[in-house]
Amino acid sequence: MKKGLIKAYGSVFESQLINDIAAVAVFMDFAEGDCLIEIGQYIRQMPLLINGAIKISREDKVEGELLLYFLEKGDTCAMTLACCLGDTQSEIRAVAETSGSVAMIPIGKMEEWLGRYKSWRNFVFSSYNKRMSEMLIAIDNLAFMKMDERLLNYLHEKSKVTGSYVISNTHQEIAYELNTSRVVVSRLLKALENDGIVKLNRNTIELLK
Amino acid sequence: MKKGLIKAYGSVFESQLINDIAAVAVFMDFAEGDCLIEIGQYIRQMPLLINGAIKISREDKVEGELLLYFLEKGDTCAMTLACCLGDTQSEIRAVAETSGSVAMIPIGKMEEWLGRYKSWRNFVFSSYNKRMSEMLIAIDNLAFMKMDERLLNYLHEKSKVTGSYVISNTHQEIAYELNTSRVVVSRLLKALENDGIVKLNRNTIELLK
DNA sequence: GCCAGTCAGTAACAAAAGTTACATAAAGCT
DNA sequence: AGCTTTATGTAACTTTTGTTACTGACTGGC
Repeated sequence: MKKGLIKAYGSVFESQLINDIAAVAVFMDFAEGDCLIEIGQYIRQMPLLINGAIKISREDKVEGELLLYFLEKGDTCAMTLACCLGDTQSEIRAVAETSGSVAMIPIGKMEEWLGRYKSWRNFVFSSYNKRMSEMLIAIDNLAFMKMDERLLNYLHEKSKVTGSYVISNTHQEIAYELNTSRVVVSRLLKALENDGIVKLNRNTIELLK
Repeated sequence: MKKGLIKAYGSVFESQLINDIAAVAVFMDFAEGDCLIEIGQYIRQMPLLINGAIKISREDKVEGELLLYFLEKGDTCAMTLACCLGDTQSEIRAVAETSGSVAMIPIGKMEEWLGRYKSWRNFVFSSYNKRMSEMLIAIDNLAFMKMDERLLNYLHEKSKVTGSYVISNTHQEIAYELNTSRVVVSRLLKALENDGIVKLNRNTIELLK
């Protein structure tokens, strides 16, 4: 347990803080596809991601969905911070993209450490900043890019997060995450294949360059 | 000077902190249209908005622009916080929507207060949270709404910020902020007028309901 | 092997948004 | 008044995206 903590956070936190974390944290494993946070849920603990990847997405009132960004090792969810500190409901959904594990910190401790450890403060703020930047990127994608570019970005992101050039998703799943329709995704993917950028198979898409 | 500070922030900060702020803050007036922060600029001071409204927008590499949200009395710019604390360049542009004034806080002080005042910590975090929510709203607008809805939202936002049902903008200006073209804005506005929702005049748009 | 369910390809069409081009109207200037 | 600039209206057309409908191909269970 503590080993993973050190591996993921040893370079950001002083050892005293690592000890404090290890003392109070509840470690939790999750499997691919697990829904970790649902929209509207109250959050009373702050998760530190030890390993694995988590997908953060937003939902429309009606039925649309949109991928915002991925969390990886060493990340925490700033949205969760927001909920913890503000005691409000979650505005996003978190689903495990791969299996992995988190350390859950009681909210009282996280506030206490804000006063005590500068490294903790820095971590919390840099998390916010990182998330803010990712949201800006999401906004740029939506505002300034067409669907074909968004799709290609999506494939690259996915490839980075899973560590593989082979993306194991159906066109329908991709369509959900980009908030478009399956037919559009198929169409654009076919165009990418014709351009020699991807190779399509049933259930998988291989990034060629 | 201090009066405005108390009026805008008296209910959030204890009087000791207000005094500290008054002691070190540099007060600054700005006029409508002033560009307060440009993209890429480094920021060494944290602005507390005393009164007026500030428009925060994002720019594409090529030539697009997009309104993100407005700041009003009692707000600070979380993006600025991010820049100060992370010592990075601004990712957004801030332009005065109305005339107004700000108190500029040296970055050293703002960090010092983070350790000392809980009310300051709460303020900083709730600013982040507020901004995060506004970004989510911006994302929802882009991802889930069509241009006619976005336009109507824009008009309502603008009306709220300026405190008037008459919006003094040309169609071209609106097109910039929504990252679309003037013709599209004119077309949609005309449709809104036909539906009895607005009244169009040269340089102004009147919201009827 | 047969069947049901899932996945992808494609055509044909509709809607939304973007583009080009031009006309007219208002405002400002001399 | 006459001229120029700016703002808006509108038509015609293109591109992008979304929708519906149908096809065949693959997969897993029996």
